[in-house]
Amino acid sequence: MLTNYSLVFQESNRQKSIVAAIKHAESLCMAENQNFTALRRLVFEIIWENSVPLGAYEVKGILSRKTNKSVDPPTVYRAIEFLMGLGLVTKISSLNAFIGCPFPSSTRSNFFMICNECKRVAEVSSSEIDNEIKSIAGKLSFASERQQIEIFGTCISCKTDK
Amino acid sequence: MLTNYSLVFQESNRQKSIVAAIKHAESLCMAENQNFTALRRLVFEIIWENSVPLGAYEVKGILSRKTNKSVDPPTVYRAIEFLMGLGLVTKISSLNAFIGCPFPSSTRSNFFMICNECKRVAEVSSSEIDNEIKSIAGKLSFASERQQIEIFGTCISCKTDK
DNA sequence: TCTTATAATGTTATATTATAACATATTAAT
DNA sequence: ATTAATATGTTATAATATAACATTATAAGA
Ligand SMILES: [Zn+2]
Ligand SMILES: [Zn+2]
Ligand SMILES: [Zn+2]
Ligand SMILES: [Zn+2]
Repeated sequence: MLTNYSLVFQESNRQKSIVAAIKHAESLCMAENQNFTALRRLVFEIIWENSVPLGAYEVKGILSRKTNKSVDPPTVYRAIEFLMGLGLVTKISSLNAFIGCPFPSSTRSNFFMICNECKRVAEVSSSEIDNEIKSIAGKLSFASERQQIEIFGTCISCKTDK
Repeated sequence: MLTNYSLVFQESNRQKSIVAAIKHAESLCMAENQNFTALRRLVFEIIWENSVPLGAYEVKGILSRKTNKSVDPPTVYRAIEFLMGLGLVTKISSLNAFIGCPFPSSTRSNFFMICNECKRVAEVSSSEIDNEIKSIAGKLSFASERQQIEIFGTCISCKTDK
């Protein structure tokens, strides 16, 4: 089980992981012959700096403030699309919002635990669930390609806060 | 494993199941002291008649044609919200579209297999996956409440069609 | 180095999805 | 009948996302 749960829900200092994430993004782009431009890097950082998924227009606002100029939607959506293509960012469909992927090179399922209270999202990668899905798909002759699993509930810190 | 897979991906005559679904919706509303009004019934039928999830504005269009009068968005969204509240209809978040739930009284997970080719959606309810999710959530002290699992791929009929 | 091709970004306009707020009508309860 | 509750009608607008085309930056070939 691969998880960034403690990072998201318990640790305070995320800075280290962000630096590592940027390094990883850079080398991934290098390897894929893709350009990690200033704009893409900025959007990556904005999304990564938040443990809460951001909507595209929130990213737009932050980007605008950071660069001191107005930003139009396509600018943001294109950068996000690029980052999603590399698996560096994932969309949480039920929130229309985007979150950094902590282990983009994993081929396993995206599996998000979303706290209804604090809105933070942790990603878990479970081979057991993966295998179970494959098994069911196999029985039904469904060729699965991609899956998105969103679990809503209450995280440990919000539970104990009450 | 509860599934409407063969219904969705293989059978041709869905009429029988729709009639049963309406019966079920009626008695559920009765039990919950909710009003299964003409409008709600129409929206329910429209969504149920399709094995493909419909967007709210598609429902709006069909509803408008069926009733020969113009329909405004809130009308549709309110009916859908009502049906979702009873578990009769589910939103496929990644498609912004709605589909009838074949076993609304099941307390288990929604688990959708979405064919990228024909867009049809089958629902599977697996206690194995449910338990695995509960187990992981337990380990992480995450109190899960609701989950949405969307598997994208190719269904058997689209696979053999090629 | 100049030219050309490719990739990335800027810009304007618009499409799509969803909700807020308030008015009216229908139904149920007193 | 009157009141309260529920449901629907209506208008306006918010929020999310993309299409289409112009411009700029970067890389590759001559
Ligand atoms: Zn991921
Ligand atoms: Zn929380
Ligand atoms: Zn269901
Ligand atoms: Zn298919």
